[in-house]
Amino acid sequence: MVQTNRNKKTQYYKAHKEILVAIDCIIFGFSDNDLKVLLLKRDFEPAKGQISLIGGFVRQEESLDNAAARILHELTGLKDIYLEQLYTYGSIDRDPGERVISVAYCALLKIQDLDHEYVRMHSARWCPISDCPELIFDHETMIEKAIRRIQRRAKNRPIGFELLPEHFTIPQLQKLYEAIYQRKLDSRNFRKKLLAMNILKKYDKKDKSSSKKGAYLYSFDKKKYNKLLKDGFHFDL
Amino acid sequence: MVQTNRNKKTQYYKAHKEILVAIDCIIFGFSDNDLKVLLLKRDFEPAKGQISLIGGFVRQEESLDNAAARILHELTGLKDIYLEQLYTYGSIDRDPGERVISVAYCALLKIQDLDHEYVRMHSARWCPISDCPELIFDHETMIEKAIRRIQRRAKNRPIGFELLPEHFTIPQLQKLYEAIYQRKLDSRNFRKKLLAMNILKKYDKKDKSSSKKGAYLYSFDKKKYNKLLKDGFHFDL
DNA sequence: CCAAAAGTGTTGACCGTACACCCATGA
DNA sequence: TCATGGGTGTACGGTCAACACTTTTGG
Repeated sequence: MVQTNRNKKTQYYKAHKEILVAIDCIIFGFSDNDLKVLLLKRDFEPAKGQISLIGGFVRQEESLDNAAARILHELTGLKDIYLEQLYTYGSIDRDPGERVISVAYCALLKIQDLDHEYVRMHSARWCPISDCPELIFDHETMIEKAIRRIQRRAKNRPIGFELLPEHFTIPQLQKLYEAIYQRKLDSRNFRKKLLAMNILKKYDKKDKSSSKKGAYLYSFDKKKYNKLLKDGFHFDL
Repeated sequence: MVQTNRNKKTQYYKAHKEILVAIDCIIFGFSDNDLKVLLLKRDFEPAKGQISLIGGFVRQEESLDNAAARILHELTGLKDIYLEQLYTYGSIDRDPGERVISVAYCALLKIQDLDHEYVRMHSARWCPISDCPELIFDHETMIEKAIRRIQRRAKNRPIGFELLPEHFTIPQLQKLYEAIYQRKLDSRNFRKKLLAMNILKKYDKKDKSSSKKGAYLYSFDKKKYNKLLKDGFHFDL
């Protein structure tokens, strides 16, 4: 193993210039039958007062993944959030302040896990993906790419479980997929395919918040799910 | 539009530290019925003499995409190569020389377009993906991810056309897909699905380099292909 | 009693896969 | 003439998509 020492720079690469590296997080949540992203009002220059994604700069002593988790934690107070690197944006002029490259991450979280006051304190708010305001720099491009990513993700892993509460109903999950794909799904086919995967635990309790009849609650059986993941599976709709 | 000035730094972000940003290119080619990557022997410290991907540092005045194209061009002499950003690697200790984050790109090129002497001059060589030597840092991880990426890519676009000469035979194309997926394919089914896409132009000439009977040459019909791309398509095998 | 959402099966079309033989030719 | 790779068609099974009615119950 080569001996590394993070506090003392070597001279190997001294001919090369360093660049500012930022993180931007596209944070998705699901509420009111809509897929939403968390946006905030920038409180520093440049572009102060405009709307942007949650972001920050990468520090010397942290990996990209850790930086993303830290930034997410600073804003939401949450840890252990599903976080996935999306793409790195590196046009010269993307940030008018200075040359900054930005590594975009996307995150999925359960809106109800969030302390709403805490979020509002940071002047953040949830925006439906179909109705986003104008954003700074290339942040709209990032969101578009993130949406395409989770659409693909939704086929390979039941991402619904990251976005819904632990106990959820099948109609709720369907609404989520409809929000992700932005189209209506047939409830009979959806149910059939979902249950065929055999990764749900059914409960006797019903959730009556959205209908008089009430819908059965389910949760996600992690054991069965992990087994299925290894074998590889698709959940096409 | 915000006025930008790349030569004068603003003070907005002065509290933040800059980081070295590198590019590494996973360059794929196809020859002798095998998918190959272009590797070279590092001629600078650290890890001098060891085998690595083609890489370099991003300069202040170039975008990431341009940096990748430049680095590819410096080594191969080729321009306008299919190049796609793969992933950004940002562990603190990934490079023992210093803290460097690396944006990996993958490229597809026709081996026969390359000047072999030029490549050898840079002490580069093509390695079959099934038989790579040990590589520095996280470069093996990068290659693994790149392979998964082109396996997926191969389903959404006929990437064969980037890797094969302009005129090619169907058995050649099949060999390529077999190399990408690392498994045998049924020639009848392959042919059927391929021709069903209706994106090939057939020629009367035959290529007799690999059989006595000879195989018909085809080329790729860009018009039909672009039309198909818009509608979206899958080429599952 | 009625509005509103939950729950339930069947069928036809299409697609993917498996599979075997003849052809053309250079050596 | 024979060895080698090129070229061709069919049948089966599984999966996806389309489709409509009954159930429950709060208001």
